[in-house]
Amino acid sequence: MARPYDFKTLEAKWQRIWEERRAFRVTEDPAKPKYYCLEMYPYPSGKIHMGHVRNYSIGDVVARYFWMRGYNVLHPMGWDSFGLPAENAAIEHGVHPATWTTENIAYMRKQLKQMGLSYDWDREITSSDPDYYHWNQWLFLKMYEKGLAYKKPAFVNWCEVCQTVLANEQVEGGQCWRDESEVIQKELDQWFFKITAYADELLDGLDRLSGWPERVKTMQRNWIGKSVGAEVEFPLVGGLGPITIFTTRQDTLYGATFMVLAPEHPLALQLGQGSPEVQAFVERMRVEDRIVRTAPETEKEGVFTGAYAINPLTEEHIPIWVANFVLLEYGTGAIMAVPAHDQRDFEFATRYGLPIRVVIQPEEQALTVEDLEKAYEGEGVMVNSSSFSGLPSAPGREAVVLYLEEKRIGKRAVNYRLRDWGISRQRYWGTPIPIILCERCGTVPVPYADLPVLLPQDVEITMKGGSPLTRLESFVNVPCPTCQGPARRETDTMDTFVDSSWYFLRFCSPQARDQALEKPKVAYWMPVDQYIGGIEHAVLHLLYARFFTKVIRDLALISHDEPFENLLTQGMVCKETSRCPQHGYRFPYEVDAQGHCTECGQPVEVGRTEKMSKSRRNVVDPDDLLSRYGADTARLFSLFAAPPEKDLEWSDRGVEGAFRFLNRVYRLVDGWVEELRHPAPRISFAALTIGRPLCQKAHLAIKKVTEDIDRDFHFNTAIAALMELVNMLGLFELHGGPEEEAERRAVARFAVETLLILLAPFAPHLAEELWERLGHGRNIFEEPWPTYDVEAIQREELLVVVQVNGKLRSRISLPADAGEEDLRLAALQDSRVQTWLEGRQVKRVVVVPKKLVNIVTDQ
RNA sequence: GCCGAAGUGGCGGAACUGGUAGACGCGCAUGGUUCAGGACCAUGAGGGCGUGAGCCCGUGGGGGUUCGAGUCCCCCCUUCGGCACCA
Repeated sequence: MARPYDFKTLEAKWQRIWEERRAFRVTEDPAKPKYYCLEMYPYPSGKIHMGHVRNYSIGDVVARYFWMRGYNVLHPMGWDSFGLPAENAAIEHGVHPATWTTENIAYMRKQLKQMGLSYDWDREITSSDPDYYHWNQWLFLKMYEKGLAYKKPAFVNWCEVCQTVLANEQVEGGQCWRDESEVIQKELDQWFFKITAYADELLDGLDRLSGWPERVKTMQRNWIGKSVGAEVEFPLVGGLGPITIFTTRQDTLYGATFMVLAPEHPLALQLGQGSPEVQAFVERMRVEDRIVRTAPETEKEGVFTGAYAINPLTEEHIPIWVANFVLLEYGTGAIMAVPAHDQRDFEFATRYGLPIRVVIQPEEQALTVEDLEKAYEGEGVMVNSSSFSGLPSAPGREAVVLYLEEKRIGKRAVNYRLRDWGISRQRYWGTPIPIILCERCGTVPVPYADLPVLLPQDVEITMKGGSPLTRLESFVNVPCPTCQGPARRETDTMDTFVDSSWYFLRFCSPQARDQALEKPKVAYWMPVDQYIGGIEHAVLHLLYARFFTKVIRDLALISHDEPFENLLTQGMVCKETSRCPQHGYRFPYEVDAQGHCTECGQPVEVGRTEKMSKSRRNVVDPDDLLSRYGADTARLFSLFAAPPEKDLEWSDRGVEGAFRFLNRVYRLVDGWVEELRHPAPRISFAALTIGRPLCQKAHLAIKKVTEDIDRDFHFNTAIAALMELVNMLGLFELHGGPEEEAERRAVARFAVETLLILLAPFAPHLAEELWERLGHGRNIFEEPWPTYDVEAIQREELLVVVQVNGKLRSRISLPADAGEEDLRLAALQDSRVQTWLEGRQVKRVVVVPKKLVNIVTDQ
């Protein structure tokens, strides 16, 4: 009686064996090539979701594949365990964040182990553990010493819901990236990391990241937003000044007919001193929400200060205005306005009746001020520009900047959209910033010997604003390390993106007690060969991690410039949604068999396919999946349904299909175990008769699976090749005439063993089990990855396509060694082709060796 | 508005450098097995026309290059993602 595919027992068995044997533990081995495979570590929110299942399935195939290819594979996992949800849980359920986090980690670790992932669990790290965040603080102090961490009052993005500050990167369209509530602006003393000091390197480094998706690099380039131009000084009429402006279009300088200052610009109030209008405007802008003010929909408005500046090239007196659309943070907070060639300036000039002057002529048409309906922002030839007239824009810019530098009234300048990274968070569950504020000594870093500054456990977490740390006297009050006088601790904690900016380095020496990194180990493993995670981190995490890598390199702890050699951004996991007109999104169990809402009986509309989320009620719980079908099915389906970088559409039937496939493999191999247990003598391919097609198929599968993994991890087509092999195995008769018996067994055994080895990275439990039942003593992933026999995949008969005038008309079979002339003749003689050639003249015959013949005729 | 990606059967998706469009899976149909259902096994299938051999059409739409285009070039449409007063 055949044993059923009992995935539960079988998967538990192999997970136990891997754990007992510490099968995936690795150490540095100079004799082997290394491979560092890393998936983005998760936030321990409670349970894993399908995005994790997909992410980690992809990573596990990569790790196991390279393992079998003979690499020394580092494949670690950890927990991004600081962060707001832990505090929210504390507020809602009265659980301490530490307890909540620890419990979640325990549950999720169990889930990951149930998936059979090949992690070296000895390297597990937890970012909320003092052993980890100690080194956040250490790195902070190192950066403080180098001036890369500093404090300044700043307008910050403030989320009322989270009661904290958000980095620019965490604000999406004026809303909090986490809860989508409106973000307001607030001025606070904040800690910053000087990421702008590395702006150029972060930008240039992208060019060398050939293993990164182009769109991620584009997003980072846009985010850094480098603009090359000039700073120009405009003297003030009456001797004050000058006002310095930044422009990328110094070729339009002769068209600058007024200037505009940001309302926060110190000169704004100064110049408008006598004008209540200016005072009122500046005051109004100060209180107006900055996100509203800088929204593109907001109309441009401003006031004249009453003061004039001198255009340094035309020497004209031009009025100075203050307006809402100029930002203090970008450039110098002041602009020269060229209404003819800048749309914003054009709109402003039109509204307030300011002069417009054309100084760039495009090639196609002639611009005149009279019929200018919008600014011409393109390139052209400089006109009305004194001796520069006649120069095209690009050399014109160069000529103007040279002139400005010569006259010492301007210079080349570069500006970035990128701002320094604000890392202060007014929250509890994060790394304490290791700073002490002393009235006498000012800002004093905590001495290295006193690290880590432990996050106190005995806090009261309530809904009230601000961090509970500020109310904890035992934490706040501390003697100043310099003068021993009374001082207070910094109560801000660090943005959790700090944790994830270097965790991949810590994985190389996770247990280092007295240092952040063990240099030789990091040197052996880094950089990460393959990093895998969601596209949502294209800018945030991936930019910060690159920044940290460069900082740590400059601390001489590592020697490489970029952390992630190859990046795979996996697509989202999506599923169709169901909506009731009255009750909104419905879970599948809230819809009856007839497609009606269980609540009100109205027909439910099957909505579009969207990213899985609880709010859309289209989620699938990995626990259900694992208990119904097992890990191998869950993995196989998420790998088979789509290539990894594309969105995956969840399909319950597709899961069934994956499960059926594994059942089929199981039945097939298990049914043959007795006959195949004892290895038959290997028969050379050339000597094969009845087993030839199957043997060839196995070799083709090796080729296809290997190439598909090597070429961008296209696991879906690799799995398809395995299915083809299984289909052929299913038709193969193990028993035939007595003289063939040996060959049949030998070929069947070869095909089955090949199948199991190729299947091992995808469905490791099943592969291990069947491998063992075939009589093998060691783990299947200790087997070398097979190579195919070039001889075996050669076909002896070729199917050649024959076209007449590009249309398929016949197929002919020819021996593989047929030459071009043979193909030509055979095609022309083919009876079906002949009927098409009747009454026509053959003009040309195109022959593609081994593939195709195209006969071109005169009509 | 700017930048990027993608549009292929009833569905998810194949087709590497131009050379048999639709591999593989799902769903569907027919048959086998079964008391029956499920499961399993086999076979079939892009659409249209034809009794048939076969013919015509077919990769979002329109043009082009080529002996030959899903693939290359130009224009357009749709969807998704990113950025968006950045001087």
